[in-house]
Amino acid sequence: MVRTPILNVATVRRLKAFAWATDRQVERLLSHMRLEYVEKRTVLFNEGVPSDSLYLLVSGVAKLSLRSPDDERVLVSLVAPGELFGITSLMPGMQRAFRSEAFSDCWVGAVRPEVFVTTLLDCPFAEFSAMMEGTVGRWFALLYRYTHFQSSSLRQKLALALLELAQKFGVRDARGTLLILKLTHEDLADLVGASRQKVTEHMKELERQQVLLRDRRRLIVHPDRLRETAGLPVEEK
Amino acid sequence: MVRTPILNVATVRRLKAFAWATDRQVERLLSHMRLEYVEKRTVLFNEGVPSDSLYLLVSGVAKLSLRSPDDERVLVSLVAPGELFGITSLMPGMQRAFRSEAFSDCWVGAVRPEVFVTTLLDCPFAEFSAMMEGTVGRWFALLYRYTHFQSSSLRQKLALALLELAQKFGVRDARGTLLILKLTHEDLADLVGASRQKVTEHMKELERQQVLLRDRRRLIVHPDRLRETAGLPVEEK
DNA sequence: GCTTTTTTGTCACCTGGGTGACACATAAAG
DNA sequence: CTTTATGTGTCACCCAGGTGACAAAAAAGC
Repeated sequence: MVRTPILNVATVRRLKAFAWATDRQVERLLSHMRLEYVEKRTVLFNEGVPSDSLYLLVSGVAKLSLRSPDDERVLVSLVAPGELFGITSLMPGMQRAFRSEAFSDCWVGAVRPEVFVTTLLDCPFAEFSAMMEGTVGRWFALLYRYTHFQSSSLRQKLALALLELAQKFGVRDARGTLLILKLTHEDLADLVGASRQKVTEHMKELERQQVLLRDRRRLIVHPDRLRETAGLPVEEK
Repeated sequence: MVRTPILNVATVRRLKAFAWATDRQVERLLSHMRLEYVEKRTVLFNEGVPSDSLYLLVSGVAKLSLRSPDDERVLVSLVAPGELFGITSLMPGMQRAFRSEAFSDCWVGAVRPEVFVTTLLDCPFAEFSAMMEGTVGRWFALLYRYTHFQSSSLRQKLALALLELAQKFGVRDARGTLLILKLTHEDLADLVGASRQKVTEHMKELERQQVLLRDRRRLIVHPDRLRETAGLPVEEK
C-alpha cells in the first residue's frame, strides 16, 4: 500500500520552509529532488559520514540521534513533516553530526545542497557555504558540545569544554596548548553547569593525571588526553 | 591608553570568517562597520531585545550567557577575536537569545545584517534570512532547548521537551494541544537524557497536576502550564 | 479471541554531584 | 608593604536522579 505521494508545487509552497520562494524556484527544486520511501527504523545516514545531501521530510517522523561515549543513544531531535534536515551539508566539508533514522515510515526528498542554494538564492554555493561556516558555524559547535554533554559525567563535560576552549584560545607551547585566558574555576563551573567546588576537585584530579597543568593562572592542556577523558574517538572533528 | 585599533582590509582578511571574501567586499563592509570599545563586564545586549546588529569581535574576549529559571547564569560560550556573534540578527524578526557582555576589555565592530549579507553574498537579505530560518533555524531551536536544559531539573527538562514537541507535532484540540506522535516514556527519557523510570514518575505527576493528560497512547498537553513548569516567562518565543 | 511483546508503574537502594563552611593562597589596591 | 578582595582546596552532609527488579497493563501478532 505504499504509493508515491503527490509532491507538487502547491503542496511544497505550503511548507513554511518555502513560503517565500517563487513557483518557478520550487518547481525547479522539485525536479532535482530524489524521493525515497524509508521504512521505520531504517538509518538514512550515520554520524561521521560525508555530508552531501540535504533532506526534506515529506511525511512521517524522522529522528536525529547521537551515540554517547558510554554507548547510549541520545535522541537529539524529532523531525516533523515539512522540515529540512541534514543541514551540515550546507557547510563546507562537513561530516554528519547525527545519525538520522526513520522514527515512523517516511517519505523523504533528497537534494544536493548546491542545487538547493543556487535555485533558491542564486548565489554561488561555495560563497554561501563559507558564509554559513563563519556565522552559524558557532551554533553548530555549541550544539555539538551541548548534545555531547547530555550523557556525560562532570569530568567528561570539563574535558569537552576545555577542548573547545583550546581550539578557540589555544596557542602551541612546549608543554602543550596554552590557553590565553584567565579563567576561574567558577567560570568553568558556569560553562559546564556544575558547582565551583566539584570543578576544583576535578581540575586537581586532571592535573594529577597530567591531562593539564597550570602556570600561575594560565592553563596548559593536552588536547589528545582531553579528548580521551572526554570519551571522544581520538582524532576527529 | 585606549587607542582605536587599526582595522584594515589585510587584517580582516586574515580572519577565517572572511578568508574567502574579495578585497572590495571587505573594504565595503569595513566602511559600514561601527567600531566600539567595550569595557570588561559591560553588557552589549540582553536576552529578549530585538536582534538588529551583527558583531565582529576585533580584540578581547566576549561572553554569551543566559539566565536560568532559578536565576543562575549559564555561560553559553566565550567568543574569540575574529569571530562573528549576535547571529540571530541573520534570521527574520528574531530576538537575542543570549546576553552578551565583555569578558575582558574588547573592541567590537557592529554591522547591520542586511549590509553584511548583501555585501558578501549579493543576494537580497530577506531571502537569505528566510532561508536561514528554514534551515539552521532547527539548530537554533535545539541550542535553545539544550542551553536551557543546563540548569534545569528533570521536571523542567521534560516540560521544555514537551513544549518543543507541541510546537512541532501539536494540533489544537478541545482539551489542549494533541501530539500526533506515539511516544514511549523511553523516547522521552532519551530526549531529556534521563532514566525511563524517573520519566514515568514525573509524567504521572504532571498528569496529576493537570499539565497534561493521556488518551490511550496519545498525549494532550497544556502549553501554558508546561511553560510555567518549565520555568519560562509566560508567553515568549 | 488468546499469546507474546512492549510499555507502564512502583518499589528499595546507591551514587554523583550540590551545599555550606572555613582555611589557605594569590592578586589587587592603597 | 599592608590590607582587602578574590580564587582555591577540602571537608561533611544531603538529595535528585540512576539502577535493578518485578508486577500490572496495553499493544501487537496470530
